[in-house]
Amino acid sequence: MQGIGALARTTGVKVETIRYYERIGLLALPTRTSGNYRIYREEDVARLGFVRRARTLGFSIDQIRTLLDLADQPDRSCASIDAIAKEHLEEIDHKIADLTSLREELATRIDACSSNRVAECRILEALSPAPDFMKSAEGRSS
Amino acid sequence: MQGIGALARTTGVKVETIRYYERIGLLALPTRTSGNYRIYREEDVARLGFVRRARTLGFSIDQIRTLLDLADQPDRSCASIDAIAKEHLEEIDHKIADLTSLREELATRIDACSSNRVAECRILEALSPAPDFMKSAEGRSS
DNA sequence: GTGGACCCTGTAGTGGCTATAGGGTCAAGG
DNA sequence: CCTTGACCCTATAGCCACTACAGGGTCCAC
Repeated sequence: MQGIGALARTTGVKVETIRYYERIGLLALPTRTSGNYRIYREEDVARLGFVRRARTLGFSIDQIRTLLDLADQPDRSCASIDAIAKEHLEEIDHKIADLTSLREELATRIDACSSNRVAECRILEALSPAPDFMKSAEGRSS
Repeated sequence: MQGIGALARTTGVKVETIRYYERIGLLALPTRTSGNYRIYREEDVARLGFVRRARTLGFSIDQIRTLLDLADQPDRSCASIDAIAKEHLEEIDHKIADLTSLREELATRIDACSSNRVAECRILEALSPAPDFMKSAEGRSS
């Protein structure tokens, strides 16, 4: 039995974010005091903790919504949960791969550039479209 | 000399995005035809190509704005450009590290779970706050 | 002169929050 | 009993980097 501020401190989720989660239907509507303050029970603490942890692991709000629905049906097979987690793992692997190749490209450019004048900067060159690109565009222009 | 649609095809940037870039001041205001259509020159093609490439490499709009400003001063040292690129590289390394540790955690959970009932699902357990967390909260509740 | 491809502006929506304005509630201290 | 200040409330707007309308205008070929 605690107010929204205490819940925020307990879970490490900001007050505004808790209200936001409630608004989008991720958290149940809590009971209210006579003065219209929200009051939360341990159940709510656990649920918000779950949401927070899942967000930290990068699950989307929609994925979490589904996970919460599934968690409420303890007798089902957890295959769907497994599927969501695996899907998410693939997304993460994809992102890592993208970032890694991007990193390599950028690192190469930075090594090639060592405090010259802007006019000869290899980084800017790397960002500019290839000369071919422009020449072919010029060639094509009527 | 081409319209916005042609520019979009040439650079692979959507028409709406080009107009957006113009609106936020990333692209110069193009000249217009008598019928108020935008017309672009090779210069504009190159600039948009630069923006697109930088975005693909994950630079923020603000970083690109700065890069474009710097590119317009060919006699300066390219130290600032180097700095932006290095800063961005660090961000990328950070993201890769975060995603990698996250990946490991998730992968462990998935391995531990093999089509049981939801009630025993290791993935859900991993997402739930630790029992300690709840017990201590119960203990403290007055 | 008409059909359809192209273009225009302005506004609202996305996700996942965060921040502000402008108030109300409540318990402790004077 | 009254004030102070911490806490809470709603509603709305802003962030990033777009994307997607709605509701029109332009242009060119047939």
